Amino acid sequence: MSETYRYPHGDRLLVAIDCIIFGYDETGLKVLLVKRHIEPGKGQWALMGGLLNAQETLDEAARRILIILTGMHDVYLEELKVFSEVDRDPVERTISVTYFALINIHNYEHQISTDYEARWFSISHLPELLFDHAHMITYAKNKLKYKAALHPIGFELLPEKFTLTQLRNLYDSIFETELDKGNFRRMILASGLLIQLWEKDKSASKKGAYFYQLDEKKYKEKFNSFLNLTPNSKTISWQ
Amino acid sequence: MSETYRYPHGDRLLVAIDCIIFGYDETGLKVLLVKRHIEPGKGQWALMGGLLNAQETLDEAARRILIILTGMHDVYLEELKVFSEVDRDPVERTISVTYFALINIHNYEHQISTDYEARWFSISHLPELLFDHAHMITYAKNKLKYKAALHPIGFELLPEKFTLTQLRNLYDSIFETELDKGNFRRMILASGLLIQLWEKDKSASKKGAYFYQLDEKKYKEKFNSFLNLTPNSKTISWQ
DNA sequence: GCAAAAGTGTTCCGGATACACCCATGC
DNA sequence: GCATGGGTGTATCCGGAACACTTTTGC
Repeated sequence: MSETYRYPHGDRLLVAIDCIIFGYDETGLKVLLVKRHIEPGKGQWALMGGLLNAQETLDEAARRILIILTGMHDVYLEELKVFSEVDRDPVERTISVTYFALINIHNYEHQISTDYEARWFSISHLPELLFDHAHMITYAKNKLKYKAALHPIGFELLPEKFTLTQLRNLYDSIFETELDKGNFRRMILASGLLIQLWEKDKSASKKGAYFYQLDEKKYKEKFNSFLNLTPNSKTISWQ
Repeated sequence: MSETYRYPHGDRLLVAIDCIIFGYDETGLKVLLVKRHIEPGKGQWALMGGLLNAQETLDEAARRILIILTGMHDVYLEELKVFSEVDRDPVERTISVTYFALINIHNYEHQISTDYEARWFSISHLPELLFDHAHMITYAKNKLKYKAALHPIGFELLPEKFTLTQLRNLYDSIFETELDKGNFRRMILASGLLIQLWEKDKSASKKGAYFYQLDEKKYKEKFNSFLNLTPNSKTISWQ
């Protein structure tokens, strides 16, 4: 309900979007951060963000911001939470709507825009961050863990073709566990989400491991149902 | 990241909060709506809402709004989603941060404030609603279903003392199923969340059914873990 | 042949499900 | 005694979990 209402003179309220962009490679989960070139907080590492424009929705704004930094269009993007502590931005009252994004790190090309100095950081070795951005990342990491336990979200972080060992390593990173090889294999194949290719990855072993890819149809069908995608889901918790 | 930025002259951006307030009685799930006394949309039913004040967080604003309408303080409240379609409010650009609240309908007292004309509506027979409020309710209903399947959230809708049949009926309403009496009983007792009282409810049967209450300690401990709280959770989906 | 990763088999156990059955009581 | 909801028992089935085993191939 919008009532007639004005913020006190001088109390502008800004609405920002910040994106927690996750990527994954053999060495683990990563977050993409940018170096801030303006005050306040100049020189600090921060999440990529921007302000909401008058003629766009928040989803559109988040996508716009993501494209500016990565040039990537078909990216998994989901609203996370609004951060609205009164003093979170020391200069102006700004609330920030956070989104988390999952991208295939290998499709990411550096220097899409020279306006931003961007770098991938391992999730376990983050630098000091702007404002409440560290909280945002922690929150996003938990949400990823939670959601990945129930929905086939992990694939968004991998290339088109991947081996089951790569997939399992990814899940190990997300859940911070060591999943059983055989059980993981059976579980994930039983889900019916994967199509086996007749091509092998020989880089990691002599025998070679078959590549798999997502069955897009099944993926869309099953995305919103509960899928028990991890053992000991009982131990996963939220917030 | 806040950059130096101004909305075009005349393009004020307002931040509103709208609360989807759920209640439950023997006849099913209910939502609390208020009749709007101001334009735009005067005379229409709407979610209870308000604007974000300069010196409060969104959580605080949501709680403030809930207290204005219901007078209730200890209420389950959770951020749901931000609605930001450009034209959702025909007069001013307003984004709305929605919260869903679960209250014990029997503690709700009418006429806390005579400023609002409030009424409970059955979730399945809603009137025409302001702006995008119908979408908000649909979204909230799904979220409730989703969350209640995994976390012991349902109790928030019941009185302190309740029988297992009452609890089962509540879950039947939420999930739109008919749960098996015996299995539900075992499942819910096995969760360890309930304490049996030595008092019986004789209103529904001659034999009488024991009242139970939440074990607050266990409840807090287990709230964030995955608890399979419903059969056929496989069939629950999201969005 | 051996190491190393891929992939398979097998056993065990507990929980979900279906459904039949007793229990207590007011009329 | 009988109808009504409360509450218990139990056989079955399936999937998770642990872990041992076989396969393939480069060196």
